[in-house]
Amino acid sequence: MRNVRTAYVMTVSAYCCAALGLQHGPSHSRKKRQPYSKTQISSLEREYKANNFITRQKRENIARDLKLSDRQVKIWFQNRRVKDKKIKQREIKDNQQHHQTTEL
Amino acid sequence: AVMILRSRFLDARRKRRNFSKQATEVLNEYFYSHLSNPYPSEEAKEELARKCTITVSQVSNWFGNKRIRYKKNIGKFQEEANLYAAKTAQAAVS
DNA sequence: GTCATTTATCATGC
DNA sequence: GCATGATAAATGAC
Repeated sequence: MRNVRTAYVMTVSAYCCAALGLQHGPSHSRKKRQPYSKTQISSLEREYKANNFITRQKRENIARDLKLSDRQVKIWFQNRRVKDKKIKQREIKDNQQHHQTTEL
Repeated sequence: AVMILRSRFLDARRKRRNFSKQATEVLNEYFYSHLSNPYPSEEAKEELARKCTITVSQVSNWFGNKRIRYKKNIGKFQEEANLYAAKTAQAAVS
């Protein structure tokens, strides 16, 4: 029942891209993706390693140091946690695969 | 020495392999027969993954890429679209 | 907060 | 050289 959400999304975003069945198009000037620099990534990773969740205070400091917005830092941590989850579930799958091919 | 020290998420992007022709066939069949709503449910993704011998994440990636690239240049995919439309039409008759 | 997405970018295949 | 699959920012529903 995880698709109730998608079904609702489709009815809401029927304003644009309605002819195609495509979800929330460029509603109103989406911010262009800005790849972060090595320096920025390093700092973010270092802080993430310390703790996966960031406090508002630390977030403001990091944003100021890295010339990023508060929101960008917040989103980075959210995406980073998702990435962590994907890495873990892929490791699990790789292990299952390995045991299937090596044993018996 | 440049040493591309990119910690690249376990390097899945580097050992990328194209999907088999049959897998692409299955994915395209679904995409073009659901063009009005090309968003497979979680269950549908799992079945597609099983048929194609790929992961659910790979199915999601494929549909994400397909949707955006189709939308960006519908003309380029017109021929492909007609091909699969005819294919599903024939399947419906038989 | 999670999570399914969109979009641009990256790395590779051929 | 583009096609293709995977990842990195960014959005929005919930």
